[in-house]
Amino acid sequence: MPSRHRSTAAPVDQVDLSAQLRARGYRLTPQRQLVLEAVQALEHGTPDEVAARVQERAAGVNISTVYRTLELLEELGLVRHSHLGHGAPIYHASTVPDHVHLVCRQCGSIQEVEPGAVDPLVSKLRHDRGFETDVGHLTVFGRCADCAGES
Amino acid sequence: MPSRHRSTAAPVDQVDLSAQLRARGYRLTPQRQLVLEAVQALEHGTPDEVAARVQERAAGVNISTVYRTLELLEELGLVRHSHLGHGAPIYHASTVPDHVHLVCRQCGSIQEVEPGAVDPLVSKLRHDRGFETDVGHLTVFGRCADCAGES
DNA sequence: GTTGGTGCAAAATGTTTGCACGGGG
DNA sequence: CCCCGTGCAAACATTTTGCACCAAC
Repeated sequence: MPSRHRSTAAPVDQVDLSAQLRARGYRLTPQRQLVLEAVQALEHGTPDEVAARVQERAAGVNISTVYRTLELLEELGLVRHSHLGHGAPIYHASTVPDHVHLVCRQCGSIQEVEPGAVDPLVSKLRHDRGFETDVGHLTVFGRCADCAGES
Repeated sequence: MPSRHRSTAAPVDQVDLSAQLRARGYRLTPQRQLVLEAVQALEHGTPDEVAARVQERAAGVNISTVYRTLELLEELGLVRHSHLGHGAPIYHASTVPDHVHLVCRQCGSIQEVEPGAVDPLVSKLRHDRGFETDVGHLTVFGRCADCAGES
């Protein structure tokens, strides 16, 4: 898997997306490329935010297409989503495997933490309860250093 | 104390509710008693489920009253809510202080875990990031022992 | 040419709000 | 008697769905 750069441009390149789609009988469309690219560029985005970003480039893309595409990309394993606060689903590219989200209640900032931080918890839950934790969806609420320091 | 029916958790009795309300200039109403009682009895319930339970006893109670009352009770510190999957907010009585929720992706079951299980994580986040974790809202997704064993 | 994908509009959910009436204090 | 709390309906926000047309292959 040719993974290299991970900022602004296209980490999972179009070739890869095309192949992933074809393998399952789906078609490659500009909309799908744009949505994937938007998710990757945003790092964390709600469907609305993804749609907004996509529409910067292609005005006609409908929000329902974004929803359908996000669902498809998730099925393909190219994006994942978690739930941060209220009901807002947050999508992020799965180029970076699993990570835990830290969400600040006060300023709304989102940080990522390496999964290793929760290994003790995961082990304990497995041992005590036989519970297999899905680390990728774990979201921790609280207050970030900046906000905790202020008040 | 007038605890009746099958609620396992010790209810915040009506006298207490009345006092809590009065102290802030709010009034005691049957609806508020019923909503609090429903939250306690359900252990974990969405607004819909709370409303359904309330309406078993008092048919006329409107869903919007349930929303307003849940908000009020949360303000009083008598109930808390977290977000489990999608956008469904789950309310629970705060008679049991803080606890972590384990949600099974497969069967939807909800378990509670004592906060001590996450102490190492909380310490680590505080130390590494200066992040103050809100343990009460922490929700861990994964598969419970039953479901993990089956597949 | 097929068939799947998209845009559009409407429907389905879930939650909030404005308003007038009735009950709690 | 005052005015908070409620029921009701409508407004809202978000996500899903039905359908006809268009584009990918």
